[in-house]
Amino acid sequence: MPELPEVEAVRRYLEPYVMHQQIARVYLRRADLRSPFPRGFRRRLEGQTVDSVMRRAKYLLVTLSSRDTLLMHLGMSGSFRVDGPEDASLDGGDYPAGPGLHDHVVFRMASGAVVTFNDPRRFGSMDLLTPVQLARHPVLSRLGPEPLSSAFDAATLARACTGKKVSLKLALLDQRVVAGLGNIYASEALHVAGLSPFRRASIIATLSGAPRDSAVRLMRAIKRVLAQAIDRQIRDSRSSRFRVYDREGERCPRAGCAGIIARRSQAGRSTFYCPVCQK
DNA sequence: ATTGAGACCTGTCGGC
DNA sequence: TGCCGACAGGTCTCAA
Repeated sequence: MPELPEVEAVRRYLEPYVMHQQIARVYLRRADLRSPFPRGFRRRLEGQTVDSVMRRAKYLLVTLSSRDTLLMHLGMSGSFRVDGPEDASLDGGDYPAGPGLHDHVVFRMASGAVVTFNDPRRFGSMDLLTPVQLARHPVLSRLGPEPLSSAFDAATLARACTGKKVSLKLALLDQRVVAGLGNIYASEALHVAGLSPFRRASIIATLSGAPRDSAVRLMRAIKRVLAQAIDRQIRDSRSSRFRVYDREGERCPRAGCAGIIARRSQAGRSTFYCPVCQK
């Protein structure tokens, strides 16, 4: 489930359990996720205290007293759960009696809380970066603006789309354009903005330096869709339903629109949209 | 440089 | 019920 709102919800869930807490032990139940764990992963984590739990795009960043940063990505199917001290029967031995299927990494905090990373598809990743590695990270350093920050405005979005020949949908999936949207919220934002996913991204581009109406609408739609999704994640963790995503054949939710939600594939991924009100 | 296609891995769901 | 293929919310790499 992890696009920006879901990752943000995970961040807020984990924070109270790990912030200012010491990592007592780390259990690796395999040698890799999408890529191998870095050398000395466990040794460099055990004994450290967590200074902060941050999110950038779909990445979680846990900074440590050693100045290293634990960089984590949930991939498609990654999730965390925390079991309280009362559930933890980990004394001494290996983790634990009867770990769940796909429980790949377990952090036992000095408080007794047990933080477990589960990821059936193993598209997730964990890396441990020195400050220099963090500053020069090939992916992080190229990410576009955080969509909910003031740094993300219509002019920025328009500039990022200038000269782009890909469709709007694909542009929104490009993490260098804006960081944190995935397949669901790209469709959702385009519907709110009333823009067709198939138009060239360059229709958003600046017009003699000034952002166009469509850029303003899309920027606002992105912020609104993500903010509402985070809200929903926090309030009820029931998997939320969407305006267009996974609603092929249903009525368009826009007031006064009689369209039927359609689905088409773009770059091998499903796009959901209303052919009537998205121009 | 940009773009599209394929790969990574497992689980689930619909059709037969 | 059981098998089989298609598909799933994300990146990364490679070739055109």
